[in-house]
Amino acid sequence: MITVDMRDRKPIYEQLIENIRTQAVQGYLKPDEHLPSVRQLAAELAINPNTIQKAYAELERQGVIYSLPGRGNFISPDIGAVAKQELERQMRLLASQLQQARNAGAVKAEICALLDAVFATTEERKDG
Amino acid sequence: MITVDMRDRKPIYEQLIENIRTQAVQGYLKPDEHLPSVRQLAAELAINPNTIQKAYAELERQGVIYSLPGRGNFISPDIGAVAKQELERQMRLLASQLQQARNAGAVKAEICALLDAVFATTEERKDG
DNA sequence: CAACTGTACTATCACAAACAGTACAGTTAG
DNA sequence: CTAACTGTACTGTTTGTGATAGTACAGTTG
Repeated sequence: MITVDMRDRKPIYEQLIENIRTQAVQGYLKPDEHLPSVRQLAAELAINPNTIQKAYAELERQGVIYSLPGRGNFISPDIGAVAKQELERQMRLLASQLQQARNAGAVKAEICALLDAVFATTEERKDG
Repeated sequence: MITVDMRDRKPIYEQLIENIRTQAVQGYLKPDEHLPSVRQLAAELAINPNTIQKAYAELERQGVIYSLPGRGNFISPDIGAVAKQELERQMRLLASQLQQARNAGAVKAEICALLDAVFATTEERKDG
């Protein structure tokens, strides 16, 4: 399910990009799966078609999806490269956040406990 | 040293808030230390005094600094509460980032290695 | 042919960040 | 006291970006 949060400070088109890329990388959206059309998704989410188009264009540039003019947008059949790149990006963000936490006075033991807790969870996709 | 990065997407006044709060919490800025005046810091950073004022006002609201009209702005003598709050905030951000990394396919072992690396470093304040 | 699709425009609106300028009261060194 | 600082509070204006609105055109499909 593709969703957006209007209360979020992050721009809608960026939310869409991250949302769809994440679902594609994790396999929730299958290769060659047909995405909602620009106009249809705009209607569902009650936002402007131009905003959807902007997100789709960027996703195509990133190799997450491909478009067939007149037919629609589809999940890229080989998102392996995207997945690898996304993992590297997340690890860089994590390294930065670990440093920030340490600077704020976090101790290694507490972080280890947090790490265990996160990886003990069966459920996934719990942002916050 | 108080700095801002004009290329950063984050607003200048938010950069100032985080920069000064971090330095205060970590002790780089001592309690009751005299901060640069609104006009002086604006001149040094080549930005508008109103932007400095906005950051100082928010820092006072957060309890990081206090102001004496006609005298200047000073680091709060008791930033313990601020430090505690900041640590909790960083741990929440870290939890979120750990979940994101896991969702992207990160494995526990790699994160442990990263954690060791960060806490093995003697140097601090390496954002990025 | 009709109803879809992606794509490409232009124009406008809304909002926040930042800038510009002015004003006034408190503080301090001379 | 005066001059030069200080914080603080305004009122505007500018600027950039996100989002909207509307139109247009070519390709696809039933």
